[in-house]
Amino acid sequence: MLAREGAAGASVRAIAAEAGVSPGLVGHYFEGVDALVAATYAHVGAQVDAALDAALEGAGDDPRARLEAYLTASFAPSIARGELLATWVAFWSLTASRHDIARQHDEQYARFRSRLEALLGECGVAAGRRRAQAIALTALVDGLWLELCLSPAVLSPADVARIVREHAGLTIRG
Amino acid sequence: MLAREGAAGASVRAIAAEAGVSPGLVGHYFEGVDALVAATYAHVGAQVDAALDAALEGAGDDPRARLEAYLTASFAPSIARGELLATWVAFWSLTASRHDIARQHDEQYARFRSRLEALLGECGVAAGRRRAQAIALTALVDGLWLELCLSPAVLSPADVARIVREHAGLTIRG
DNA sequence: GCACTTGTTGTACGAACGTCCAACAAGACA
DNA sequence: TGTCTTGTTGGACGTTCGTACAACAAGTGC
Repeated sequence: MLAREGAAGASVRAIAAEAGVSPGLVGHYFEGVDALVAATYAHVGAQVDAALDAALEGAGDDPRARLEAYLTASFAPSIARGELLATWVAFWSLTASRHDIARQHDEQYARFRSRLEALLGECGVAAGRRRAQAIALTALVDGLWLELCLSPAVLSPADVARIVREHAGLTIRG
Repeated sequence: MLAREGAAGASVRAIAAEAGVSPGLVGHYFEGVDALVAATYAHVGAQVDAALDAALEGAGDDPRARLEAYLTASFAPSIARGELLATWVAFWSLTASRHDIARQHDEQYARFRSRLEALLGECGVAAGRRRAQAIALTALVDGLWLELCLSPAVLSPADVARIVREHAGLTIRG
């Protein structure tokens, strides 16, 4: 519902109707609609983490290949769906007023950046430079995510993966 | 109101109360709350454009300096305010269901990217490579914007400007 | 002074919201 | 079979939403 109707359309009634249950059932399983939204965020975040881990799992041993696999996994069809990106945007819009959502976001990003720093270390990047590079690559991936979601006509997933791979190379060499 | 309360809190009544006028006046000047939101987007977008143009104006003649000025202007105090970033996130969350907002976003980004391509051309980047590099730098700026807004504790505006400058250099040389 | 446009108010209305709760369905255990 | 827990329903309640509208203030041209 968040993806299809935006944050405004994700009401208890609409969610219950979509799920084929009564509105009251939402209140039975979640302590209010806020808790449902937070749980949804956690669920989607875990799905993304799992997909990125799986990409790393199947990337072999070459450090550079592992880094590229982790970065480009964010643009795999299962992750780069406009549906999922719209969901994240809806979450971002909630961080201003919902501190628990903001905290979940911080944790999600800290996890991604931390992994990235480790992968950069495997690629021989000096310890003192890993953090800044991880921040930059995370921002690049997020920005490309955004443009894929908001302006799909402008660039293709393949373009995006190529750009990320290229910049990862520049970053490591630079 | 979008920045402080999120999209959910920007109701006609709240906006009117904030402005010190009656709720009915909003309907008098705007054809419904949707038109007000679209007008706000246009207003904020124009402010950002003006600030970026001003940065370009005062950057002198050196192509590289002009590029860096344009890119880092997005992180100037007047633009990188958490308030403004939260407003943009609220707009992004509306693009899923509001086609006019989505169109306004496309135009805003096309403008930014087009300027960037011209500046990259001034820096000697080959015509065939400008578009991809402009997309990458736009994504980098957006991603860093996002992190500044959502996790201000993680990185400072100065860090962000340095990262962008560094990547612009890598991009041009690479 | 008087009609007339313009700006603004406050309220009324119907719809949708989140939450709550009495009631019903149905399997579990004695 | 009878009670008890669990799952689920559907509607009631009070609130807030966007919008519409009659009414009031205030300038403007004649």
